[in-house]
Amino acid sequence: MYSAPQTEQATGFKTGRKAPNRHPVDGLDGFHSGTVRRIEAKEHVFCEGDPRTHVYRIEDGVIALSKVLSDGRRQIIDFAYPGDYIGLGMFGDHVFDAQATCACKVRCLPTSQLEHDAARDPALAFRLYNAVSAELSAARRLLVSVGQGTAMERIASFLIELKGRSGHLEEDLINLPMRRSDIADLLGLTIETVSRTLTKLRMMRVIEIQNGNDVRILDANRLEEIAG
Amino acid sequence: MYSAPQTEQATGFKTGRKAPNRHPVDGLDGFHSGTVRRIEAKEHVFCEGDPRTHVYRIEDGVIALSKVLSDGRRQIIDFAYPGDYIGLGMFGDHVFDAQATCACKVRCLPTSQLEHDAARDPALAFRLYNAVSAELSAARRLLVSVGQGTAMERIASFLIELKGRSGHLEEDLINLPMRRSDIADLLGLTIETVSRTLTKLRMMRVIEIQNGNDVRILDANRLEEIAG
DNA sequence: CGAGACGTTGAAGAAGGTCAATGCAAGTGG
DNA sequence: CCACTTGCATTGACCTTCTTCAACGTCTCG
Repeated sequence: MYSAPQTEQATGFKTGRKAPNRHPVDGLDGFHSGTVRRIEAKEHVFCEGDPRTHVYRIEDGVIALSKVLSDGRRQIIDFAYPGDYIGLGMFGDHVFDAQATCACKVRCLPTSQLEHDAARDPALAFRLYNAVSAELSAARRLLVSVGQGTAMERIASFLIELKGRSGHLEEDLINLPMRRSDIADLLGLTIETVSRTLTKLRMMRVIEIQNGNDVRILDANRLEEIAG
Repeated sequence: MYSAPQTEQATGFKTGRKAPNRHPVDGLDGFHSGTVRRIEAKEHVFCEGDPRTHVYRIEDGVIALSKVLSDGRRQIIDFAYPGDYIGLGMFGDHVFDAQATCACKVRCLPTSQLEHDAARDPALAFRLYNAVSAELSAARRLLVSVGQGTAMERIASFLIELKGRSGHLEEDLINLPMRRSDIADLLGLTIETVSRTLTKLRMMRVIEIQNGNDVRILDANRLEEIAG
C-alpha cells in the first residue's frame, strides 16, 4: 500500500497546462530535488491513518483525494491534476485517502524537510499559504455545487471546472480520466444519476461523448448557464 | 453595508474556548493592534465583490460565510466563532459574503499590512498557513457531511461540530446562535427539514431543546453513532 | 394591539436513489 | 481463436427522502 518511493526521471511533466481556477505554486522550493514515484491506476498514494511522511506534487495523471465512511460511502474531496500538490495543510496522520484514478507519476518531498524549510524561508511559507488557499477555494466551490445544485447543475459545473484544469489537447474537448463512480462520489450523486445526466446533456446537444471518456462541449454558453 | 471600522476596546474576548477540530492561530502578529468593529445581527462584514481590505478576527458572536447564487439559493461555507479568522486565503476581491448571525465584535487588520509582514516573517507566514489549513479541514468535513449524509446525519454531525466549537457554559449544552435558515443553508437542506429532524432527535430523546436555540445533548454516544 | 420574523407541522409532489437487466470492451485461460 | 469472466456504463421501473406549498403558532417590537 505504501511502497518506498523509487527514484526515476520525470518524463511526463506537462508545463503548458491552463488552470484559471487554481493558483498552483510554481516551483515550490525543494520540489525539483524530490524523487518521482510511479503509481498504478487504483493504487493508493496514502490512506487515511497513514503517517504523513511526504507532500506530493502530481507530475502526470490524476489523484483522487477521498474520505471513505464506515459503511462504504465515499466522498471525493478533490481531484489533483498535474501541477497540484497533495498532502499539504494537514496535521498528524492523513485524514483522507489518496488514490490514483489512472496511471500517475508523483514527485515526493519529505514533510519534515518542507516544514523545516518553511519555518526559515518566508517566501516558501507564503507559497505554501497560497497553495493551501487555492485548495480551500476549490473545496468551497465544490461545497456550493454539492450543497445547492441539482444533479444537472453539479455535472455542468464539474465539466466547467475540469475544462479549466485538465491538460486538454483541443479547446472544448475534455478528457475524463476517472470512472463514473469517481464523478458520482465527488458530486454526491450515484453513478446512475451521473450517467443519466450526461445522457440528458447529450440529448440537449450541449455535449458529445467520444469513446466514453472524452467529452466535447458543443454549447459552452448553455453549459455555463446550466451550471448557474 | 461596509461602515468604517470604529475603534473600541475588545471586552468580550473569550479565552477559555475549546476547539478540538480547529487549530486557531493564537496571537497572529499584529492582531492585538487592530481596531475592533461592532457588527449588528444580520449586518454584513463584507460582501461578494467587495475589495479585500481587511482580515478579521472574531472576538465575539458568530459570522456566517456564504455564497449567494443568482436565484437566491445560499450556501453557508462556514461559521466563524470567536478566535477564528475570516478573509484569509483569498485573492483579489471577496468571493463570499460574511454576515453576522447575531451581534458580533471583530478585530480588523489591513490585508496589505498582513501580507507585507508575512512576506518577511516566516513564523507569521507559517501561522497563516496553519490557519488556512484549519479552514480547509473544516470545509472538507462539511463537504463529506453534505455530500454523503442524510438529513439526520448532517444535523447530528453539525451538532457535534458545534459542540467542539461554541463557547458553551455547560458541557453538552450547545447554543445555536443562528436561525434555522442558516443551519439549512449550511447543510444543504430546507428549514423545514432542519426543524423536522431536530424534532425527531427530540422524540428519540437524543437531544432536548430549551428556549428554541439551546440544545442539550442527552445521549452523546447515540448522537455520534447517528453522525456516522 | 398588529405586523413581521421565525419556527413547527402536515400533505402532496419531485428529484434522485435503489434494484435489476442489459450492453460492451478488455482481459484471461483453455 | 473462442468462450468466459470481469469491470464499467447505460437504461428502466419502482421507491424513499427531501422539498414544496400551505397553514398555524409564538415571540418581539414598533
